[in-house]
Amino acid sequence: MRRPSPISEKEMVLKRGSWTEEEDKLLAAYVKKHGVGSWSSLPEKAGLQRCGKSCRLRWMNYLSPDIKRGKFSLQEEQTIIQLHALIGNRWSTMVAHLPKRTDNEIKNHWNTRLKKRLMRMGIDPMTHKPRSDASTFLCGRGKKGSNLSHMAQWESARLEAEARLVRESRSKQIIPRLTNQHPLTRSDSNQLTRSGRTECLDVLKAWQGVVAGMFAFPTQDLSSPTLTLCFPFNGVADADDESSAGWREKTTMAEAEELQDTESVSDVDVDVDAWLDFEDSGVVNCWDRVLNLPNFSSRG
DNA sequence: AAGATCCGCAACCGCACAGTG
DNA sequence: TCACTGTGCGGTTGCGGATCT
Repeated sequence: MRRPSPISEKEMVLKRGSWTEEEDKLLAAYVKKHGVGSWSSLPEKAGLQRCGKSCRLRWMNYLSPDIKRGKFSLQEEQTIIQLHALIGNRWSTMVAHLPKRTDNEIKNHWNTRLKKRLMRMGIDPMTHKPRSDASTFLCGRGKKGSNLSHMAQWESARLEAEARLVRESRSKQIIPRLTNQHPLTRSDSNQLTRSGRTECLDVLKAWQGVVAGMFAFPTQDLSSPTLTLCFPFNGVADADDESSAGWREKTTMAEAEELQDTESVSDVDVDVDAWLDFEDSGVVNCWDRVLNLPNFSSRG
């Protein structure tokens, strides 16, 4: 795809540009046999005229069996938008919440589709605020606004911590990664515990109680390592679709309060006003509107 | 049918950071 | 502490296919 740029003398022998089928086979065969290890020495061992970086990228973004290719689902798109609102362009962090998707794929999908879709809806894709009114949502409403901003910061930190742990667990579980099973769904959670996962979750669990009200988690097991944002409708949702309506109802503050009553989050001071502001800001409804649009391609 | 334009996505680049000696 | 190396991340590029004129 991309035209190779001028190469240094050192790199003179290295091939660039699109990968051939033959190269893919060589790389896949090597990784299947030896696992991912030292990328810098891999090309030579695998008989590839590529730099290690290029091999790593090709494996991570294309050849790995952990990758789900194809169209993004409605849930995935909504997850991306919500995560972007919270943490910005931290694609690698988002990966932890979009199993089998790569950071590159998420980034591309955001840049080519979701960003444009939001802009067409009059939403600033960077701030996730309506472009005509910069005073709402995260930053601009005095106490309530700052509360939510503070909440977003905490959630951002949590997401990053989780993503880091996913990465760590992946790097320590080279062989399991070659299977189709997501590392964090494995029953053997020792790696996670050793890498500090449990400790991290203890600290952050309380915050999840608040966030659970914003995003409908699949279960109330808030410490689940497979935690993902979940929306109970599938396929192309219709604006009047009952399941979509159901989701909206379930993600009201009532549910957050319900969760607050559960043992795991009982000591959380859920900020009802902040949540209501969140809903009032129209962002939730905007997401529905954006995602319910049929194939919003600007082409045509 | 053919040229122009648009758009998606694979791949590259530069930088930051962690590990090591 | 510093230099070096390896790895990971986010931004950017440009090819090639789809669509438009």
